Amino acid sequence: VRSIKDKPIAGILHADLDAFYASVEQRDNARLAGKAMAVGGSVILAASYQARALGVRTAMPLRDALELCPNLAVVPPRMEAYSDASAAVMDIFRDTTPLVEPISIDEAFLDVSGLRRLSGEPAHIAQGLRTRVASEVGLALSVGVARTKFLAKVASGVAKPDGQLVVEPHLELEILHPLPVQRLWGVGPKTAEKLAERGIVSVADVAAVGEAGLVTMLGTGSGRHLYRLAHNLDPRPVVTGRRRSSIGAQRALGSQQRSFDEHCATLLELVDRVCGRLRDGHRVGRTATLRFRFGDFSRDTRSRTLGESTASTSVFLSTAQDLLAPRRDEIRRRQLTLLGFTISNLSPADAVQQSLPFDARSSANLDEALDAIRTKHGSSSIGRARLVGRSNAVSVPLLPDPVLPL
DNA sequence: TCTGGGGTCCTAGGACCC
DNA sequence: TCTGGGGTCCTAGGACCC
Repeated sequence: VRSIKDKPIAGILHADLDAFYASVEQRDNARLAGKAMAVGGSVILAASYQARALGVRTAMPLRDALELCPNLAVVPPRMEAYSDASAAVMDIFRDTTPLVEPISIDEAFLDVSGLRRLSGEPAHIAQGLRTRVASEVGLALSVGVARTKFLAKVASGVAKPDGQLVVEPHLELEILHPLPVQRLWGVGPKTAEKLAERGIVSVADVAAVGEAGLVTMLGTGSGRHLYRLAHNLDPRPVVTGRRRSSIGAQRALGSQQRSFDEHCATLLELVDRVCGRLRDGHRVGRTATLRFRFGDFSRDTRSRTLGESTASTSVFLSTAQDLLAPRRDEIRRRQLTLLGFTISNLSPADAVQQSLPFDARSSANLDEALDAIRTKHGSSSIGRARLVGRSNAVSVPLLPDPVLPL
């Protein structure tokens, strides 16, 4: 970990696509361009700037949004179009510097502090990124530049829409301290409320409290974290090559009463979708988590860790069913309104060597033996199998799990 | 405000191991 | 007899982010 002292110059970029989902839709559909529009269903996922001007916000129920803006055009999400656009933008980032850390589908940190001789000042690089993203992908990008990740993110927020802002090192505290506490990473409604009870509403207020005081109020983890951010101590480097650590899917069920069998069918869909994504990414996982939300909006989770990693739909399905079954009565009583399934504890599929019980002596050759193994174990296997002969051994990939028939 | 669909990180207790 | 000190893993829950 490098300290801030080693980096006297603002060289971290936070690049953030503006109103991402909505902008992709406006780009692809001339009738939506320049209009108050949003992406979503019963809830707004993203709103164009024209809609935001009328008060439409992310996570707002559609009904409320239409009240504010009766002419609001609403289109359903097209996740694939967004991932494609995101990938194209991230490619432009990586073409600029190898030090790219994507943090969500529409945001990334870039470290360009070592590129001064090669590519010029960070502000110049930021301008170049914005021009390329506009011309090659057709989207508006805002960029913040600072010495630290946190300030770079604050700066990109201030620069929006379609702008850029460099935080010069001598102006850091001037920008930081007047901000409301909610702007600090990790401060949500609960923490903001706890702080407000003690009269702490701005970052300057937080900075005025000692570290010990913050730790007493919020616990060791968040207390220290907030203390550091408020004093502009954020030595986190830009990290490349991070991989997702969990993959999940969930389904809101509305207020309609459903049978247990219907819940089982939903669960199968979720498990199969998640396992399919796992296999597509050549990963395997070991921990299954079921997430419940009930009519009174309380939440609950149940998880189980398997003895070995897999991406098999059938293995995870039976695990998930084991977690669901004991709650059958409770689910009816408390009115299940959301069901989620997540796999964590992930590792690369190639790292898994399974030992499968099989006697290949009756097979004439390798292909035949493999076919037989896949027939016998294919529905629950991913990774590689190692076949040991008299004088040599081969390691072969196993087939991914087929989609289970309903 | 009656609420979508993806994620991350932290905490804390208990089981278990040496 | 009622008890050290260190560690890992698992489960459940909470808060937060986009």
